[in-house]
Amino acid sequence: MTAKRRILVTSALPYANGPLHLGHMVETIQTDIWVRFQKLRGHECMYVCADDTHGTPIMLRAQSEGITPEQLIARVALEHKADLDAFNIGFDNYHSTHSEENRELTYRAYEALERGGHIERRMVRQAYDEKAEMFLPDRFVKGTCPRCNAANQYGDSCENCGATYSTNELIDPVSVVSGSTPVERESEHLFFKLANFETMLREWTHSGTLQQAVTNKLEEWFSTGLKDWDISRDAPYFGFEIPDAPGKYFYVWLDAPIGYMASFLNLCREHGWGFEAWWKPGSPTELYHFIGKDILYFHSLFWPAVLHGAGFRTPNAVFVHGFLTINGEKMSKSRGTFITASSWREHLPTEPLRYFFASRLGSGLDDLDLGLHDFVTKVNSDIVGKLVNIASRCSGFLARNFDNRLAIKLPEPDLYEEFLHKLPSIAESYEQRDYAGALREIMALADRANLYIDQQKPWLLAKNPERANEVHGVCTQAINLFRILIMLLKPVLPELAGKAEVFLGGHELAWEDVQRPLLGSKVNHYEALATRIDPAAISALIAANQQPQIASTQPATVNTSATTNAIGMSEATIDDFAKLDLRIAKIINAEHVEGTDKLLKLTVDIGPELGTRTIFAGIRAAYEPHQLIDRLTLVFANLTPRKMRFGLSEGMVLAAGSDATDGDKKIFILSPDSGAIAGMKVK
RNA sequence: GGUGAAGUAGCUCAGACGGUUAGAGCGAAGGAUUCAUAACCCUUAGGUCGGCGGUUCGACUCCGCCCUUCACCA
Repeated sequence: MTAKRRILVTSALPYANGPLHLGHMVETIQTDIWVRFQKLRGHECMYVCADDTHGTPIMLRAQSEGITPEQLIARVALEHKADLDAFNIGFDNYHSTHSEENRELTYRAYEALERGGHIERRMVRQAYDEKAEMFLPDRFVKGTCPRCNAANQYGDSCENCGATYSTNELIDPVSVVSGSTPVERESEHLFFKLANFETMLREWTHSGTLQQAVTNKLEEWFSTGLKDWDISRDAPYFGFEIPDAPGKYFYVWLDAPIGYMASFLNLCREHGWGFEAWWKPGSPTELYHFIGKDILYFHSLFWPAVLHGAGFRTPNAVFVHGFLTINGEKMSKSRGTFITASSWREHLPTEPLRYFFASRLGSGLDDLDLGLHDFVTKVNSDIVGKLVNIASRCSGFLARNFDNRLAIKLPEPDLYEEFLHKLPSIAESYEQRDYAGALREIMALADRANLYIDQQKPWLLAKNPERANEVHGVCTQAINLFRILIMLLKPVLPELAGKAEVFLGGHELAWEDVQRPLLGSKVNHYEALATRIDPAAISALIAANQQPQIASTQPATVNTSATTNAIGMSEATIDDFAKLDLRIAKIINAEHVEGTDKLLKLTVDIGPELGTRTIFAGIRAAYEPHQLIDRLTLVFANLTPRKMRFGLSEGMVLAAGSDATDGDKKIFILSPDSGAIAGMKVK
């Protein structure tokens, strides 16, 4: 065990003018996994975050809702916190930038910067909305691009041609706030002289563990020269008023990162911990910020410079990740892939998403794609099919034959050792934020454990009472391998791991605990640790996030790719329908199937052309065999036959049913009107 | 436009400090099995490693150019 580290970690502060979406969750999940990993290894690791609450957008949003900014951010904070909790983001503290701690630290930093000669005042000309009586940020002026004449472009740059310009160059500018034409006004602003810190920043850039791509980007910025940064805004503005400049407020991006410190200060005060020791220059504690690549400039230049200039320590590193795409494309409201965190948790469990993101996250800045189809197969296969399966397939033997007690020694200690030998490299992958690599190794071990069980065949051994010891040994071995896997996956799957710990006897697993196997003790009654994801839930999720398309003036074009209707189901053409061979069928026999309480085995007659078929139908909960015999119904006859453990199912009986999950399933098989006979085609 | 990143099996990605038959997972196909949540296990997949040149005894791996995609531009 290495020396105990003291680590402070943050993820970017979510902006308080709207709900969290899955892009936010990539970041908090990435951060949370890293933090949980550090804690699992026994380090002192604090994870703090906060809502970012200041700025013009929040002020205007509150105005439009007819509430105060304070009311708006209080409500959003509750929403954010509920989402973050649902995804098991284990903050040590979640605070707000609109807090006394933040005001205190922002003033302290500002005063230090001013004393150090890093603040300069000068007049700027800026767009002013006379109707709304406010200065307008660039994003709140729209007009025609002076370069390419594209209409409806923002005041700072053109999305069409990529040109950047200043707001007064815009043709026919309009204030987004009031619709009036902005005028130019002069105002005194405060500037942070970033260039004063070039030497320090260059040193910082090369001192730590910045990702290569980040270093490249910084070099680019250095080479074009560091510009002063306007840190003030005129009233009206929601934020902190500048102490020696009445009517001026700190720009939200000054006090936002200080919000990291404020959240930690809030935590320290609650617990009576020393704040300064973590933030003084040269502190032996470690500081890391997880951010998206869109805010790299703020975190890698302004922020270290502000910290340094204000007499605080600088971060050890910023860890930058890419963006989230869904089904290979940018998140889109019209496609239903702008998925909010809250709608995800309404439709789907959150841990599988943690797992999926982890399986795709490396240490680089690459974008990460959430392919929803991949998500379902990956998660079902890895978590249920592989991981949980190990415990599931052994627990029965332990319960039936050994009173849930584990054997007192492992039959294959070498295999156990083999697992332990993998721990250091898995730890290194986690440490480097290469979760995809870590999970690859962990899942390879899960395969190894399943293979072991398969080779030992406890189900065969169990038939011979004299070989009970061997069965016991195999299960004990497998459960112990499972225990290692659970420990390794705790950072990613805290909830599943918690349930597994209960099954294993109730002790919380730390990294070192698996050095010794669990022997001779009792395990608890096994309960399903995870359930498969139903692809239908994905469709429902997409539908729920779909915003109505603006009616198109173009007639709908014929399109071979799947389209989606209002409730999120794929549309199908008449040609698609023609692929289905639907037939009237007569049920000539129905019987229970040994070993299942879901299925009935049906023999159906679908006419002279196709003859009789065997179909297994999951309708036992609703029908007794005698109720079905001699009935007519509808059968999907050219469904690909499916091999089941009870035999081959050669079709599907059509039935209507609710998706009730309370076990009381209502199922109704379909019947034709009288006159129809077996074999008729449905069209 | 500038800059950066990336283009490897159907999909998502590893890897390759230049050197025998380029890997994994998922999907798909075949087989075995029946302990396990219609779960598991085994085998198979023949991809000119974006294109064209160059360096080299030898390049997917180095260099140049081109194409495509994505991102950033305070």
